[in-house]
Amino acid sequence: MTSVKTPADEAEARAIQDELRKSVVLDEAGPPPGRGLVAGVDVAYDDERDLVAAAAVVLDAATLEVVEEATAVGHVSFPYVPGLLAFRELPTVLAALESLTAAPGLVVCDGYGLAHPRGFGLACHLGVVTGLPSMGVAKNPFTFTYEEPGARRGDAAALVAADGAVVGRALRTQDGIKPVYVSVGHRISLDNACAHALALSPRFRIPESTRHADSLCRRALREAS
DNA sequence: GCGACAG
DNA sequence: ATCTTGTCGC
Repeated sequence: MTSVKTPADEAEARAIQDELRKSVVLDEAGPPPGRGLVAGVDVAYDDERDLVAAAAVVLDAATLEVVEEATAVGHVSFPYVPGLLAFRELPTVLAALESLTAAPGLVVCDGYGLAHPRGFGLACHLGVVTGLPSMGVAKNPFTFTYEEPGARRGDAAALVAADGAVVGRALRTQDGIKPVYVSVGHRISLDNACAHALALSPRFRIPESTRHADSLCRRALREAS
């Protein structure tokens, strides 16, 4: 039974990140793309009712067919603070993940991993607390910069932090469409994470894993009592 | 010091 | 994240 402690304040949240960060494993290649099971996770909010709904969807990486779905609904326990997103999303996401029967070999998060102010984004946090290989695919460049990659699907460019460190990759998943921002979470290489992101996005900008999780958590939120 | 800033 | 229908196009 994994869990994420809800910090009393932002200072405590940062301290937790700095501590857990030591457990991130970056020297594993991770599961090869195109086979095995991959889970996508996402959350949706209802601020009016103070609810958060999470979804975990397991896909067959070879066919991208849905193997299993799970959802969880909880109360929002932490405000949105850039850099502290994990404390807002993970408690409910973990509940959804734990109710799965299938055991995914990789979890794809909607957000960042290593590309983070303290090098410990959502995907790293999820990876460390579950022990599973994890990666992040974000829709916006956050505070990072990059040279515009080539226009073709598969073209990529380094995602760079203010201090010049390469923290991920801007990856074009569809010809002529805005790239997504891939970063490593836990127990996977950046090359492999990008290969997965590409394999999971045969038709749309966003990986199928995230698309399925997104629609499922919205539905779960609507149907929540 | 202020603002910007994954979802 | 969220406010939001129909509509244009492959």
